[in-house]
Amino acid sequence: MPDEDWTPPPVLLAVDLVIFTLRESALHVLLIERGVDPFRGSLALPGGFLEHDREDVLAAAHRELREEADLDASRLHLEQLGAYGAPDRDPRGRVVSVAYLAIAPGLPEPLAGTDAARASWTPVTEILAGRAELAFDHRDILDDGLERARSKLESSALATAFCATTFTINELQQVYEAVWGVELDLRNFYRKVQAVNDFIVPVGAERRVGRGRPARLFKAGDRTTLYPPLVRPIPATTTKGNP
Amino acid sequence: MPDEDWTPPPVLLAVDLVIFTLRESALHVLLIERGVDPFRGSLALPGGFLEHDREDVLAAAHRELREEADLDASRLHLEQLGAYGAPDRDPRGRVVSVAYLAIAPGLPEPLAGTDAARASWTPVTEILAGRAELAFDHRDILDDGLERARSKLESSALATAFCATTFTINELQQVYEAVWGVELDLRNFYRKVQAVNDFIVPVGAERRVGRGRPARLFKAGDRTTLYPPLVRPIPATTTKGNP
DNA sequence: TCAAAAGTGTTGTAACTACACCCATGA
DNA sequence: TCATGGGTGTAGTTACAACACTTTTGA
Repeated sequence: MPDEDWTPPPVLLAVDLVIFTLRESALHVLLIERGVDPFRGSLALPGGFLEHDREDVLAAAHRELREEADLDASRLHLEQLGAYGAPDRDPRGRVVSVAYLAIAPGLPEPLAGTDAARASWTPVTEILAGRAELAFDHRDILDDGLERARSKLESSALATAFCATTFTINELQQVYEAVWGVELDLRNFYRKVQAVNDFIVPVGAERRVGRGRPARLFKAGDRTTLYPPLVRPIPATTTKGNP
Repeated sequence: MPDEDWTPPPVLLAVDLVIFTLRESALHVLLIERGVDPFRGSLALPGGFLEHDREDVLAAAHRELREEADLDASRLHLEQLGAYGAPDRDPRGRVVSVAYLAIAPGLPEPLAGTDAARASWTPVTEILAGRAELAFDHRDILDDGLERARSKLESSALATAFCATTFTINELQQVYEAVWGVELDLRNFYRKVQAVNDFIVPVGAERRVGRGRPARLFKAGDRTTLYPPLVRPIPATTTKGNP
């Protein structure tokens, strides 16, 4: 045990962001190409160090979100994933990172001309398939973020954070299918989401795209927790109680 | 944005532990009485600073578990809750804490004579009722730990971590009742837990206590995730979809 | 032989899966 | 008028809450 006038060793604190969005019905994560060592040229999650001694960690996440992704706090979900503190995770020295999960509605363009033009949306399947290597322990952080998103779709209204202010039920279903990586029966999905009071509320208008019957538009309701939950079929890491 | 030769501000990193156990069918948390300022004399979660520059954060949690609670890593559940990084959470300066949730089987005695004799098991209901104040933001951390434990009982085999190597179904039920703060129908509980393959496996022996039919003894099985989950009745923060 | 604790059976219901079917629109 | 996407109806099944009932023990 440390003695009386011992002082604890300081560490550097970073914030990393797993920012998910839906583009062309597929789950994408925002990655940057690193311009400096270590891992220069590699892909990494956006993030950075705490800026000054009194900066709140959550505030730092919001700041990075603005600087690196040009994303505003409004209409955006942000929650902490956890701290990553292995001693050798950063070759520059002792850096502990607090990771955040952010969910954004599909943006019109991949943010050119901003401070962070080197950022780009990457399909998550690319990384899962091992076709892209990530710097540091960012692959672990991404995996944790994906699992968190998957599990929160079951029991919370998180899915609406992927959508614009108004959306169709089909668009909402595409969120579930992209994040869970499964196909859902659209007819059962329609009733299930509408059966949960205040999950989505009809906005009165309709949207017509090409042929086919126009779809009703909805907006997110007040409900944040879904009960009963929408359980994903055949969860990846679990099997049925009695096989 | 910081310029080229700017260096990030260092912070002090602490580890705090929410250690739950069951004593006399009630959920208890390990608290210490602080011997030094700030908050001298107040109750606080056990924890401490990172000991040296290269210490792994998880390893620090294990070390504190040993030093402050005399608990070994074997037969003990330990998982990270998250980082707590508000700038004013510690009056001594910038301290970011990584909190861990630990679950221990009921210990014989509250650990006298050890390095951490000032530690004592406190009923969680005492703190929830506001009859005990906690130092720093430890009340928030405790709340988060309790919610995590509650939710993990639903979908994982965490409950067995509260029990000794062998246990009766009734003892397991008491875990659920104490953590969730509800009463369960023992007859339905019996079948539900036994229906999940490899959640608990019979060990052959029985236990007899006073009068009444002896109970079969079980041990924890290999299964870690429960599917379908054991959902808690009337979750505190949620209501039914259609009221 | 009775109280107490352990454990089983049964019934009604909620919520789901699977799939047949109907509706509204543009080409 | 037909292909296309939006939406409803219904039957069989699973999981579960509620509660009556049987079993095994100590006093």
